Amino acid sequence: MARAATNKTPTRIQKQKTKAILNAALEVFSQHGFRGATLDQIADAAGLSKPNLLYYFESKEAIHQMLLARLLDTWLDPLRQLDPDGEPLREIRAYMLRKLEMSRDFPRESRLFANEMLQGAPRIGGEINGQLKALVDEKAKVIRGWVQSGRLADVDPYHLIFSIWATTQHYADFEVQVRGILGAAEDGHFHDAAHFLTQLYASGLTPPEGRSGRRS
Amino acid sequence: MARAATNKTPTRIQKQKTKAILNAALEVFSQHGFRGATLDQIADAAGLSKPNLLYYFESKEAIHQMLLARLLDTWLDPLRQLDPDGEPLREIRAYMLRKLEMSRDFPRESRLFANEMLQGAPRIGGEINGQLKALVDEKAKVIRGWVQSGRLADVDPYHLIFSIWATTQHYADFEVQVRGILGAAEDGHFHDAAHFLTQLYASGLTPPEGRSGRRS
DNA sequence: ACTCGCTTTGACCAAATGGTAAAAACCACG
DNA sequence: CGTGGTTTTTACCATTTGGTCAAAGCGAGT
Repeated sequence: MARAATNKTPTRIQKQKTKAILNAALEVFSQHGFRGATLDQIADAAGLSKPNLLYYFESKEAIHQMLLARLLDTWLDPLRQLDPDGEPLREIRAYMLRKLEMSRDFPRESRLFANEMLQGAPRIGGEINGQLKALVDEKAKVIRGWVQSGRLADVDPYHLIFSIWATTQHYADFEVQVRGILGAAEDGHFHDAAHFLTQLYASGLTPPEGRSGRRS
Repeated sequence: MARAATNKTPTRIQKQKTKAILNAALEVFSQHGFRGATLDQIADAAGLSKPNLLYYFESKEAIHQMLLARLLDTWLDPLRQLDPDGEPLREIRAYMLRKLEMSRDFPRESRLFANEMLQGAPRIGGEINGQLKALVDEKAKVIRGWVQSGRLADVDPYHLIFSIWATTQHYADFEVQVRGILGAAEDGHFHDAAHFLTQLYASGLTPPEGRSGRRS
């Protein structure tokens, strides 16, 4: 057969190599953006020759698209887990902490996403107005419900979500700056960040006493 | 003379053209990053030919560096204005709002900076550990002083500053995403953002009643 | 009108880059 | 061991890109 992608049952080698390629590509794309990354860089990082790389993927675009497609799913997962039946403050705090963990554990994914956004989302724009918007709309409604039932301070759900994205992803996307200022070589600052953000949102989202919230 | 840059008293034309070039370069660099931007794009956007562009600037690097150099100054200005003798809550809120205004009025500058950070700050790293760190350290001390005198809730000054950067710059750097989700064609969401953030920080930073803070 | 220096252009280059073709090497399996 | 598909390499190619050079154009002051 002509292309590896055409095959229906991928060989052990195919799985292994495509994985290595995607990992290498993630490294390179997340640092240099799509146009800034070169196939040679990716091939190098994956331990392959450029033509060999192109045996597994049709084009540079194809690699990038596969990365983005895989990313969006895992990226939205923390928000999906926000439970409408949970305790509002706890749910939002848990969501924020999950996102913070993702910034710590998957900084390259965060930067890949950030790069795409910075460039105006030319190859993921559709998904933004699609599933992402749908999910955010859904969860925003949930949050608005909490606000209306008095179990959460009166905040704009959308801007609340934005602020959670911003504050947590900042530690991945601006890692150099954070490290430069804190002088931290290790990931210790994530602990402090969690503490700060927990505190900020706790006081910012606690509803004023005595509305319609009842306690156990 | 060989290069325009060598001159001591720049011609009216030189001023005008370099300005046009920097503006065009800001547009292109902020969207595609350093490697992703091409001289042709910049020359096009500036209404010049590529060789003509290179008559005013030695190289692509030179343009980029000039942009970054100019940027850092204006970028740090809002933080410089944070007054140690002012009222803590008001000062921090004012700082946050100034940063938010900058995201609204200078989104390209914000994205240029973000791009540089994402790439690991290869050509501005020195300044990060230099004047930026120095200024942040200074203002962090001020904030810590406010905390210790009980006029501010007990928060980590560094992470507070990070959160302000993150939440405000988010509206410039992730503009596509924000617009996509809010469906906003205009800048109206900045007003809502200001409201939300003001509220968040107001409640998050107000010290608990009755410590050592005295009121007028 | 005529300089002289500033500005602009057109032709060009070497290196890098995304991608291809075909042959060679490899590998599992009957 | 041989054979058929899979994988890898070697040699290319066209285009793009950052940058150069010398010649031509232009404009203010004499």
